[in-house]
Amino acid sequence: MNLSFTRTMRVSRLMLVTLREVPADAEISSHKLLLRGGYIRRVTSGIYAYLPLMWRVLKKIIAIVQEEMDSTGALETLLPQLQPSELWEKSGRWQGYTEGEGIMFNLKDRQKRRLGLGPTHEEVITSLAGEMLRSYRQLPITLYQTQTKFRDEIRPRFGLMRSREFIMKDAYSFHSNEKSLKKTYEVMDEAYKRIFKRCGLNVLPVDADSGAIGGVASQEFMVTAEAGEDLILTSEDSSYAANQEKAVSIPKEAIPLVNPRESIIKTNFSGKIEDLCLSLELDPSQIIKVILMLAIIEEEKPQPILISLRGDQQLNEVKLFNTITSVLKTRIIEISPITPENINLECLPPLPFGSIGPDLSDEILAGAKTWSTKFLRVADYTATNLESFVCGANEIHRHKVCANWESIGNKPQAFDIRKAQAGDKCIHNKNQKLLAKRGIEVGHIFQLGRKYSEALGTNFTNESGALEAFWMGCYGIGVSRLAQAAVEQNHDEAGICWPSNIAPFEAIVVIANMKDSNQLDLGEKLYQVLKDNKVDALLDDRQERAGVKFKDADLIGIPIRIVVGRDAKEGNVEFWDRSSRTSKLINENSVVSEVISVIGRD
RNA sequence: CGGGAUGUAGCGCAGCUUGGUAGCGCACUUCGUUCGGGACGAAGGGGCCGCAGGUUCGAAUCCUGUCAUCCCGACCA
Repeated sequence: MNLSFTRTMRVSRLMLVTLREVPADAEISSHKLLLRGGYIRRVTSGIYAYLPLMWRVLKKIIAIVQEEMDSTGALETLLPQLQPSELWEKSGRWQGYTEGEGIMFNLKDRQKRRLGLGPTHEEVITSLAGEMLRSYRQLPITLYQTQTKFRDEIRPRFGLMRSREFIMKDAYSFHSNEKSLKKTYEVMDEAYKRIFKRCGLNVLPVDADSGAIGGVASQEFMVTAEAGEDLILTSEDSSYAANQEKAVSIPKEAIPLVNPRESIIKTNFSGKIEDLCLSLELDPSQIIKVILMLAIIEEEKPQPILISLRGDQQLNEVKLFNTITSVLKTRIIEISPITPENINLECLPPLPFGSIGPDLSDEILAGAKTWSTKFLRVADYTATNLESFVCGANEIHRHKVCANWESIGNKPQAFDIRKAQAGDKCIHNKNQKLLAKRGIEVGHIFQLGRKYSEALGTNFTNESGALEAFWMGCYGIGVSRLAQAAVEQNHDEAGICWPSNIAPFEAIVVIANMKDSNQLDLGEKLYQVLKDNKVDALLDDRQERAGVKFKDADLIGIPIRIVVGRDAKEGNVEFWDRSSRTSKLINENSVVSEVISVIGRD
């Protein structure tokens, strides 16, 4: 990748094609602006061409990332995009990544060998490290690359935000012990904060689930923006921040149930908790709701799961997935709701959906064709902590009032599988409440531990001469996503307002009237002076009316605009700051110093 | 994959209900006027109406199939 820059460019030669109208398939501001500004073009679903302006932005981001990675002592490499299935079979991820909702593009070569188009590089790097790194003396090592990644997203959208082909910086560290891993993790955390700061982004680090990658600790870096796909919960004092997938909180107190007698009552239940509450004058926290899910497990029968939740709580499917994985100690491909349709396909009797209780008998699974015939029963703590509750009676339109766990059989095993909600009290401080924000994930750092090194059988010789699996960390930054997130966070009605460190050009000289020789000469002169002073400058030398040039400059978001216009004769020009939309008249002699003082140099 | 929608010029859209030789705005080309916030006038160029079948004397329009794209959910840098 050639990271050298042409410092200057004439707009007449830039292939600048801006759109006045918004393409119909763009939804969020950043996507619209990148299309309108001539930064990107869609080639097919989730796949974009980075046009010259965009490529300059990406190269600037990549350069910042490289500088900061290099400063931590990480080594840059470039790994293959085509990867053999064997490596992924060894790590146990081939099936999960290619079948079901798997996201790895995969193909067969002419020898009928299976290959995958890399969505990530843990397998390749770990096996390489196993070959290269034989002794603890060589450790720790961090390797990184900036690469195009491929993920066959279930639903590509929002331009570069969720695309099927994207640029990512990924780094992997190898250690002889956990302490060294934790140290590098901290170093990366700091480097990431510097990277995002230099890119001019407001980024919030949050606790995260480590998801498909696996591992112990992980942290995501979120660009806060309304258009973000993730829900983030933070405490009011900002001392706690987590992705909702991971967030923990103190649930609201349940309202005790007063009716003393246990009985079964007839309910005309629509299936909604609110309706049940209305008709029985209950609070949702007095109800136990039951959700049936099915876990598809690698090389085993699908496992039905019966989940009990307090009526006012929501199931956190990520926590559920992790819980079920640890309970069953197997690899789960996916967990999805049990529906009347798949009950039917299993040749099972219809279930009383809406009136299912935690004590639904395993007998109903007896005739299952392919499923396991016993429920795995789990509950959230909020459910098992209830003394007395209302729940389904396992018969249509029948509910049990004032049931308790003893009367309906034993308590299921309890876990934290509920969603923390905005408004909940924080664990670290009961006086703090959780606030909800939306965020775009631009970076993610993980302490992987020994998951991949053990799976792939890669090890080194430790101080005592014994073989040991590496401790590993991995660290990603979505470079192309970051560029778009920067736009999402820095724009106005008129267009993009690039942070100057990642703007395609730092300044644009606009000649208001190309037919005025004073303006033309001064414009050319200032352009040359900026170039000589190592400013990335554009010269708008098009035979267009001034208004068109101003609109375009605002749209493409160049941080500083120098307008050479009617005051050119006197050697005065307009200095316009894009983000504040303010201008002042300055003399040609102070242009360079003004520009440099605004863009800064780091 | 489930639910909803749309495919007509580079972009944004109308036309389809009620079949009759394809239209508007922007963009593009030429000329003239204009010239500091997406100018005006005149003249042009550009389309197998997503694709394939069918109905019909005749299909952008009706029918069937198919492909693609977008929106809502699961996925993630």
